[in-house]
Amino acid sequence: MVRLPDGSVRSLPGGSTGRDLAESIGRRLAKDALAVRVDGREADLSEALPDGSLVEILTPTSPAGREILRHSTAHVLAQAVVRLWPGAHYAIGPVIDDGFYYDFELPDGARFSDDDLGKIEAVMREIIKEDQPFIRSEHDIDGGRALFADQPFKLEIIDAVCSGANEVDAAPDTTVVSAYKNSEAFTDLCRGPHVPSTSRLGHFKLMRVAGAYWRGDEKRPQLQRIYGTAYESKEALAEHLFRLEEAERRDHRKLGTQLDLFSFPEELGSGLAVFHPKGGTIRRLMEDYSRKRHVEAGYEFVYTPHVTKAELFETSGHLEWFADGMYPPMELDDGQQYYLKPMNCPFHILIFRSRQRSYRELPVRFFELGTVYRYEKSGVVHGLTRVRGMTQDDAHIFCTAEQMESELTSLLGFVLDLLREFGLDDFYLELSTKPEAKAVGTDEEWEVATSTLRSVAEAGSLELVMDEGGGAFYGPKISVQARDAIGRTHQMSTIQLDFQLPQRFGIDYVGSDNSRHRPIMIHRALFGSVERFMAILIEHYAGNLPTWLSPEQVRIVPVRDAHEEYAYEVLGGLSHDGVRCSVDGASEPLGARIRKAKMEKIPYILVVGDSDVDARTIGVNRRSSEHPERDVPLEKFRVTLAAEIESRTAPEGVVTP
RNA sequence: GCCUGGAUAGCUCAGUGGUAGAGCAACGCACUCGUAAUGCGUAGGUCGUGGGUUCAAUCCCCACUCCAGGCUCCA
Repeated sequence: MVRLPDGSVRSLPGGSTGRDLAESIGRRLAKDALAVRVDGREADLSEALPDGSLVEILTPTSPAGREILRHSTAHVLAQAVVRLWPGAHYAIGPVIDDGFYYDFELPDGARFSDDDLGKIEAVMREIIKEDQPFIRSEHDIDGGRALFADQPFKLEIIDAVCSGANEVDAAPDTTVVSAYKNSEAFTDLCRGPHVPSTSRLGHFKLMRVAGAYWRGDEKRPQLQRIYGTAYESKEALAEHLFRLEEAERRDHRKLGTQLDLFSFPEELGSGLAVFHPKGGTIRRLMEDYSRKRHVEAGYEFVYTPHVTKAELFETSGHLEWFADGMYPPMELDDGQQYYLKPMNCPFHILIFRSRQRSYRELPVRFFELGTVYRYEKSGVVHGLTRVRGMTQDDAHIFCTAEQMESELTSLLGFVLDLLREFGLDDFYLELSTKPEAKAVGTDEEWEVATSTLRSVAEAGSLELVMDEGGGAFYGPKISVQARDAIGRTHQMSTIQLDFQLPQRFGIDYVGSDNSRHRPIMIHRALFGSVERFMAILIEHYAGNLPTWLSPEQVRIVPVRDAHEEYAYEVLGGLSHDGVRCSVDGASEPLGARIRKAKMEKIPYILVVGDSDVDARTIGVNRRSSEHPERDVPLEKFRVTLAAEIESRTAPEGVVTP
């Protein structure tokens, strides 16, 4: 007798399996069933069900069912590789978001190339056609070792299981390991469960080949990883591939070229961007608005140089921890070492320390759009999101211990508010705690800092997730994570508490008790870097920036030469209002000029012809619309456009993308 | 930094051991057209850089630069 999730109870003969249960419920379910969940534990359909257990039948459309499909497909991938490269070692093949991967080491140092993916897929389809069963077996540790005697990575996993470390893809207890046999040629160490046979699979695609260190450790051998994805149906797979294409269409690097926003001249070096006039306009608007809001929020603006003597970063500790990530020093003036600055904080501390501070002036808030240079490893630079030269909208707040909590609270509000103004509105918070490997300060200081951040984070209504060990070396941080229009999350603003740098630099203020106290420092970047934030906005809006951020807001298109004079009159009025606009004269057919403006993603195209000249009207073609509006009074358009710019919305409305 | 690919006209891409081609863009001329591509013509490339092999290299080999996707990293 077993219980079902809907509360009903079913009687089955003793020793009945999940498959028997599914068949007893219905043919359709028996056909769809992949595995079962017995009292919360996933198991094969062939496993006998204990009397009285709660049994849920897993089908391909459930998240758990998809994972089983993907995991089983990963086994098929491994078998295909072994078939093509006899003697290949296979390591681990877990399920990941949207797919799976499997890591291999090929015999004789062979490497996969992209062309191999097609060949491997073909063999995988053969294996699926062969309708191979997944046959589970359980072994004691020695038995397991014997079974995988020629698979060094599997042996290592068994050893890890033995020693109690619960490794990826390993069985959860320490005395028994399980394996799944597909054919005489292929057995894999695996916890399971799996689909009953390979014929249940088929809607998959191998995506790419990549190198990956064994167990993610740079010092261990690098294996060859094949990424793939699998779905329950052709349609679901196609939909996934379409989503990937959508992300590609939004790629800021592609749009950056198409819309003439920025480029990365090879002459400058990796990760160093130049902003073209249109990209420069977007950037200026972002920065100007940020400045305006910072003035309102009580920040004072400071400026600091791009190079400095080594001493500053010795004091701050950056050279000790991050020398690898800094550009190498320049030797000047009799051996004096100068570094390009990787951080703004030590400079702001010097400004704080430049004179004696009183408790009356705290909190002090210094803001700088500070350009920093970081020597990112060559493999990590990526468009505008990971560069070697970037501008942080950086601020450092110096306050008393008593002010800390309220300052953090208002800061978090400020940050979220500003992000919303830029059109991001789906957030959650992440609290990053002390990194075990590299950290300064006492446990007690970390504890106080972390619990303060936690209480601030929990005071709001946003979801809070923990990121253990993810803090900076000098203190814990809250980061704001934003979901974009296609559901991806980006780490946006970070707010870091720091008890260390004030100590290292020995800064203090005079308190009401006439004695010296050490201020607490809050580091905070809101955009993170202007470059990266711009990239995220471009992708969030798919290039269709809200009107206030669009480099060109209005394109005026006269139908014939005869309407050009009126077109320039319209231009004059809009320019007077501060609108960024231009006229595209009648040297090409109207349709071609409309198309050109649409491709440039300009929010408004105004077409002016005979009737408009007479009536002082315009034809309004909104960016997102297929249907232009005729005979709109010019003055009316000016008013609504001004309102739209003022409210930082888009022709598409408030919720833009 | 490591692995796998890649770099040909402004952009997207084809191509070959005998010094290169398309579409779009640009420019010129004609067209004056009320909402997503008018026609004709012209110009444009040391085939990423530097070495090597060869009678001959854009093509084969080596190194470097830059790009892409991963791994590692991200103050």
